[in-house]
Amino acid sequence: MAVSARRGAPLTLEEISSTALRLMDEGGVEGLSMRKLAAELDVNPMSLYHHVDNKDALIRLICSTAAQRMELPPDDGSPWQDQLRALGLAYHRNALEHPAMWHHLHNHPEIIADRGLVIWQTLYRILRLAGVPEPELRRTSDVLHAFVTGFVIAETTGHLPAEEVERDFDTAIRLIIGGLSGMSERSGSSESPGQSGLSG
Amino acid sequence: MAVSARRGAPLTLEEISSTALRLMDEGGVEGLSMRKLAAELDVNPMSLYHHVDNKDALIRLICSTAAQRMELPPDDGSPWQDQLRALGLAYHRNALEHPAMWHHLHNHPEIIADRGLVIWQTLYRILRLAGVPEPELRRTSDVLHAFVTGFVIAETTGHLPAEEVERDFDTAIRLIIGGLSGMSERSGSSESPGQSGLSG
DNA sequence: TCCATAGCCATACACCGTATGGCTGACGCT
DNA sequence: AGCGTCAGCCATACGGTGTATGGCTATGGA
Repeated sequence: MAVSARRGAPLTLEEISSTALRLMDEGGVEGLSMRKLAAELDVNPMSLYHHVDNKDALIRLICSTAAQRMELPPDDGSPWQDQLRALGLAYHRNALEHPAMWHHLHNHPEIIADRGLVIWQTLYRILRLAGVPEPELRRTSDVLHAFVTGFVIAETTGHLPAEEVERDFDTAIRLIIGGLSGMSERSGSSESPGQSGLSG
Repeated sequence: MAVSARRGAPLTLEEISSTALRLMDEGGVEGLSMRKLAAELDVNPMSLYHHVDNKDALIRLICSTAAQRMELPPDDGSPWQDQLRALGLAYHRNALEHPAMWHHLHNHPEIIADRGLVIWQTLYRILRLAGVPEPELRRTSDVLHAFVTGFVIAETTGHLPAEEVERDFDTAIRLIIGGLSGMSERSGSSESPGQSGLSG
């Protein structure tokens, strides 16, 4: 009904959000404006508002769909350390594709707060394997997620020297793995003086 | 020379940057605009540009001075675990005071890239205590910093449930401490199957 | 005395998100 | 066939943004 004069077919949410994501990938958050997006779609800026509440909702849409479509490593029965590393790498790969989106996701974690999402379920599964007790799952996964996104953003903003990123990532993963091991293996070990045990 | 008609004294960088920081604290990054800042200082917007190159430079100024003035725990000879915790708490406290600034700092780490800054020197000192070998200092500190800022932003953006933040922080610190212990104590220990050792 | 200049400001431009309201044409119903 | 409803689109306008340009004025040094 009343299709654009300049276009054949009506707009679709899919079309809008994928073009928006592309703009974000190309020019960061500032690269995405309703006007530029409309121009890219050969449409009047205000037409977008028939499909999306506002710019914020649009970005939320982009992020959540991208998060849901993210490719995650399956449960292949390998040790939790390997699986955690694989998950980290998946994060990493995705972040390199859509740095600006991750950026936003990190600043607005409520977008992926739903614990039913695959990313959380995957992380939970691995943490269970690592021996993290059930009541600590939420807390530990939050902390890990904060760590990883923090690292990944530091990388994509160009802080970490490019040629060392791989080893930096390795250091990060080893640190996490070591930390998790210490947390679950705690029990009469001669761990470290001053701090010991898990529950505060 | 030619002082503002509406003001007695000429503007100072100090005055500009502190008011700007306040605006940021109160209203986030969007709360700070050259026009609002000028209004707050009872001055024409364009007057600011006689003291600051542009908005970006202004924010950079805010961040770097705030980072340099940050109160850090002194070397009191206590075990590195305690000192690391104290440093984390200092970060934490500062971030709660200036969340938007930290936010920006996290996205633009180059602002505090200078390894001569107190924060880095302090972190280096603690990491040396923890047994991190010299050539790994840069890498490890970067990763840790990314972790901590990542965590702190997750908290200040309201992701982590407020009443549990303290325990979440504890989990984070313990994880890091555990990870560092594992990395430096590595040598013939029965650490974990699959992954072991430090260098990749 | 004269002038360079520091400090300030008025105006203007291009951009932004979006409120408002109106047009058009496809559809369901009588 | 006539009608109303409504999805889809668009033109206009408002208030906000950062900042380029150029001009004013009072002060310090020569």
